[in-house]
Amino acid sequence: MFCQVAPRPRNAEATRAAILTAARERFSRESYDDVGMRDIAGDVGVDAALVSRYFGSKEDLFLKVLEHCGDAPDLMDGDRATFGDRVAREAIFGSEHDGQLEHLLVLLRSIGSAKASELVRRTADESFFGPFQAWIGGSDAPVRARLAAAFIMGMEVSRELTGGQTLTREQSENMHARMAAILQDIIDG
Amino acid sequence: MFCQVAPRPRNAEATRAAILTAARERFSRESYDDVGMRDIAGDVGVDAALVSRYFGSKEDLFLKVLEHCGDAPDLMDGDRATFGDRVAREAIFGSEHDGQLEHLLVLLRSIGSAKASELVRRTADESFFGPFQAWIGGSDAPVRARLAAAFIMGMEVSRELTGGQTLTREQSENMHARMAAILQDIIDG
DNA sequence: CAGGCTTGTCGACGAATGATGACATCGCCA
DNA sequence: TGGCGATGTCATCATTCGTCGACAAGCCTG
Repeated sequence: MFCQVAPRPRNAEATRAAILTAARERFSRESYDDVGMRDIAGDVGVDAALVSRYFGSKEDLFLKVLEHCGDAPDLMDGDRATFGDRVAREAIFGSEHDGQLEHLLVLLRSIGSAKASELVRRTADESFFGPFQAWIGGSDAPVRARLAAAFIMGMEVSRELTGGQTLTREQSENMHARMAAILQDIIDG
Repeated sequence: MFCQVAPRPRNAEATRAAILTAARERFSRESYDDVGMRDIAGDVGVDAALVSRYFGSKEDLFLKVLEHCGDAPDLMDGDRATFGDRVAREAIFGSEHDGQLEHLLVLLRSIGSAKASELVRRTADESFFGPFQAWIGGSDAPVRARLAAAFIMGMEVSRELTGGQTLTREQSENMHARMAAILQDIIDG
């Protein structure tokens, strides 16, 4: 009768990892300001004080999440010729979990927050714009990287803004085709 | 010696308007959460309590700002054939004040805030996506409207993220030309 | 010039947040 | 098995925020 959840085994390393995972998930769905230490702690089933103690501060934790984002499967993995198709597919149809664009979502969610924007900007430069630009290559790489990045991020924002009303299957396919073509054009120069 | 600022004349209507203007300016530069009633009041030179009394609540004030945004000069004003050029120019080179995209900035700044996102979404639908889609027209209007909107918004975000490092004049011109062409293509179908 | 409505300020409250140090509890090792 | 370090909890603090009611000052009308 007195059923209660099994207590988390006392394992600092595992708990730390669980907190980091929960934080990444939270930060990819809510902005820096809207995510509370108590929220993250609650997801893990742990006291908020522990989060502070393990990661120093909320800002440090956020930074760890941003660094961890660099490990995610990247846009640049895969055949260059199908870049437009792949990215457009994920941007429009989404992906269940850990998609290529999830770390972009973390950046986009918190770009508006004054307390996080500096970290977001730096991370975006170092682990997104920089590598992306290098990957694109060519003389106009900075320009083309910005255009492609803008389009991708814009689609994420657009999906957020028009989240309620969905397109028909046919319209989505149409949009996917158009976006893929535009992206591929930008990439190819 | 005891120079002090001239006190604001007691005029409710003017004060109300001044508050609304200050709020619009704040909300176009900082997110909903980062803008405090005391900030807005300070800009006008007035007590924070007055802002609450005049507009009911912070949320109501934000809503008023959003409604006011509908009056701004619109993307759709002007020759359709130069749409890409016009919009790309403002998205890349910006505009000093009250540009066509300023009201879009208000939406983008606060899209991440949980307390504001619902209002932002509704406003975006009603006074941006809807009219824009109607203006574009044609069978694929919803799809093309989303693509164009995404591109435009993405460029704003991109400018935010890479704000530090600027492009050379030549690169900016290059980007403008490319973006204008892509946008115009989307619009024309 | 005096009353009264309007306009604005002041102080404070309640809620929420991140952070901290004291305390409790578990698990391992001698 | 007893103790000790590691792990986690609890109560609490300082701060910030939006909001509210009471009060002060100003302007217009009689």
